[in-house]
Amino acid sequence: MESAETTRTARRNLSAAARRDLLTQAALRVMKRDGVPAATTRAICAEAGMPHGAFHYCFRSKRELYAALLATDITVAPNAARPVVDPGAPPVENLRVLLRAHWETVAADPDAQRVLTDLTGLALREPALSGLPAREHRGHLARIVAELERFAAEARVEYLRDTSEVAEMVLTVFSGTTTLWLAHRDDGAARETVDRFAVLLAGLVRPAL
Amino acid sequence: MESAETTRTARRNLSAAARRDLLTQAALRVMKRDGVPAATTRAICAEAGMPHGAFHYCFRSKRELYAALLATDITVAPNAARPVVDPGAPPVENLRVLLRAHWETVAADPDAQRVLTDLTGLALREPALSGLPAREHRGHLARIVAELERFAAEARVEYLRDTSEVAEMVLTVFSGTTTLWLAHRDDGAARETVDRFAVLLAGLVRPAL
DNA sequence: CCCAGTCCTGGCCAGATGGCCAGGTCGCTT
DNA sequence: AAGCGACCTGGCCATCTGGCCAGGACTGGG
Repeated sequence: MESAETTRTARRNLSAAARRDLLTQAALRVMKRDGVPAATTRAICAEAGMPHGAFHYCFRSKRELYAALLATDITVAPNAARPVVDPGAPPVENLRVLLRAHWETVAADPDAQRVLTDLTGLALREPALSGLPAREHRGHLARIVAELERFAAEARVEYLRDTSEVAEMVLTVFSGTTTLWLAHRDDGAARETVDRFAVLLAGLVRPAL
Repeated sequence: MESAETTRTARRNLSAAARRDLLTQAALRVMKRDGVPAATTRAICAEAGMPHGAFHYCFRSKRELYAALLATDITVAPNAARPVVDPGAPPVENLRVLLRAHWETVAADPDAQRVLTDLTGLALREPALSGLPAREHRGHLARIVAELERFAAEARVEYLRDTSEVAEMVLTVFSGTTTLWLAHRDDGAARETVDRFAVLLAGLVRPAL
């Protein structure tokens, strides 16, 4: 049991900040496993191996926990999965590989997507947190833009539209595919959809001069 | 006050089924206005102008209310907004008009989308309801397929791919756009995204022989 | 050794929630 | 009128929630 080990290791002599961190991570684990509504202060503390009292020693309120959670990147971005680009291959194929790779990292942790969605909805009702989802959105967009530009350089292509426009479209495709996937849970269909959009989006690419 | 009027009108002599219906509608109203978590049995009954006891007279449990809610179409489909198709105009433009019209009906009631999203997530955790989101998805798909076929006939075009494939892509675009819109709340950006995809999807269309 | 400051905890609280039920009311048949 | 079955209700309950706090435990500096 990792939690038990963690408990024993970190039981005492922890700074309040460190505990805050532990609790934040524990909250995310509970939310992924049992859903956002199940992440009560008690459940979170139990997951972190702390007594209930510890929660309000580290956080003024539960809202503060939500804020801390949305401030961290919930969706881990394993950029390690950099797809290999072959300048000789047609752009369509390269784009397909790129989108597929990105999709795999998204689909690898669908529960994180669910949590992010729920948390976003929750934050939108809380005036103090209502700005965070937009921030998260811009972050994703920036990451995709960077990836698209790297791709363009390596595959020796350029985009017919502004890169940010293409990125917005890519994000839209991923968001939509994720939503639908959560409903039907059909991995194959999701992959096919991504592939089809790759073909379509290839229309926005041409060999660099 | 409409609720008071409703109350007075429908106060007594109602069949259990009618009350079920009233409560279901009231629940949807509360969820749209205050969020799904705020839709407690008490809040729902208050919205419907009924005493709390009425709830468990009509529903065995709250889960049954969720089921009833997901069984009905949450997203009202005002098919009245049939866009005018001009066979003379280029398919791209016709497709753009079609998607825009559809998008407007979606974006007209964003709270319904939020509720649907949250409810879907909730249902996925409940084994008894886990099938409903997929059902909902198939329903949407079917509606889009029908619309696409009508469009093809009126605009005298045909699709290069299976209509269901095109529909899945359209649904993906709408889902994604909705999700992103919920985060950034930028009407213009959403519309532009839809327009851009219309151009892209026009690549899957050719004049009918 | 002591002391001050931080860390830490179990227990308590008020409020809300889903669910249940004894008993009242109403309209319809006989 | 009498009864009967469906309709309806207010109040009660166990449980759980976020939040609070008095006081114990530990550590490092003097």
